Amino acid sequence: MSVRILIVDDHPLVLEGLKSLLADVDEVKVVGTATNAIDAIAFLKSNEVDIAFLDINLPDISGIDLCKKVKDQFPEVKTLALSTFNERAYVSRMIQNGASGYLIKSSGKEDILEAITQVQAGGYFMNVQFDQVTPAAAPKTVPFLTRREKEVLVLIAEGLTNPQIAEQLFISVTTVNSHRQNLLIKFEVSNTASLIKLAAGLGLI
Amino acid sequence: MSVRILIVDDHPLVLEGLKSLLADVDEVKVVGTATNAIDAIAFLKSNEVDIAFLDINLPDISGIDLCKKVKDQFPEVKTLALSTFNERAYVSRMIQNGASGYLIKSSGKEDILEAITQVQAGGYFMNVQFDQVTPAAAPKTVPFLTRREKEVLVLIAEGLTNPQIAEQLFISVTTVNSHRQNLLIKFEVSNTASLIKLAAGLGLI
DNA sequence: GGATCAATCCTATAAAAGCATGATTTTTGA
DNA sequence: TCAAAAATCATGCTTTTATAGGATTGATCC
Repeated sequence: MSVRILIVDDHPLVLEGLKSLLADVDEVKVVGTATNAIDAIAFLKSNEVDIAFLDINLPDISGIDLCKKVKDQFPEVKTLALSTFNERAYVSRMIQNGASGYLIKSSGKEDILEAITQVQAGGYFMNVQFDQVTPAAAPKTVPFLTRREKEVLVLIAEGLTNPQIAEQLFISVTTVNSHRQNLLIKFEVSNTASLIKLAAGLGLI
Repeated sequence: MSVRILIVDDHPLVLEGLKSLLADVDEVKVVGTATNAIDAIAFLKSNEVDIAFLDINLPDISGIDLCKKVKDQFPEVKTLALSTFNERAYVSRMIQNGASGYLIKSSGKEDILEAITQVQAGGYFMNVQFDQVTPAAAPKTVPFLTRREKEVLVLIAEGLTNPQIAEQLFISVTTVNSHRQNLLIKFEVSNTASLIKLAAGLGLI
């Protein structure tokens, strides 16, 4: 029996690319695709899937959160993270959330098949080389940010001041300030400059 | 006659995806693919191509530089930049280097065909929505910075305050502040957050 | 030698951000 | 359903930035 694959990625190119690459492989069958988390979950409810390829960046929720949801609701489904980047922080968070592996999108056909084989056999696969010389400044992991904190972070990066952010989000300035202080604490920095530099380096803004 | 396409991208998935998406379109023919700039140039030397899709991120040289080379050596070839991101800075640099358009990889089939049609007709295509509410920010090019301004910029990004920078550089706080204000003016921003975000985006820090 | 520009310094004010501390309500997950 | 976490708001104070308006010294380039 062939391995049943679900691909979740909002890039049509990637969907098509994977399908195309896997089309002529007998042992593998792409049984479904989804471009967002909602559709992915819905598909899993009514279909049997062995391995789900999850893009890290999805329109509704992050692949990291989706991974957690999938493992919670469908523990028998194995998950494989897909990303354009070599992001050490993402890798560890996906693994923490139960992923069986991590595949960068620049992987070749061999890598992809190898990953499927490994994961299907219950093992792990990871072809990430951490080539970028990660400077000492970067924290080990991306701090966990709440929804509101992410929103505030983005607005700070856009150059809005606390009063402007407060107006935008319909909350008080002191609340904005609270979120801001929490961001500083979570990133372990002491001012906006370092915060934005780190966040930018992690691709958060 | 169909439009002859060359795709240059180091992601096999994207190559396959584009080929697959364009396979059943009569007006378009993917005549070649390359995963690096050298191969791309070599291919152009011995083949006729109407439009070259260029990935922004290539292993050897950047798509931006490749775009320039292609336009220099093969002015009749139209180029279309491909990127995962909505990066305003990249867009303008590609256009400056002669690109006829810019396509984000999350584009659907319709967008891609529309781009090909537009570009082949001699027009421009750009499906980048600068969805982030980027107010007046983002200068077209990297502003010219003096030696001292660069030093100060780096120290700001490291999280030092004006007094700390002054101490580090053996100058007065007011001087540091002057440089800082000049940085804000040159980057056309109004606070540190935007400054660092832009500088990070341009690879300055 | 005059113009330009970088780099240096100054005063002064207003605005924003950082820091501490604490509290209430809502949401969420086990 | 109960506890934890998130989101909300507040007060008071200090430090840092932002803005405006200069001024002086060198170096560099025609």
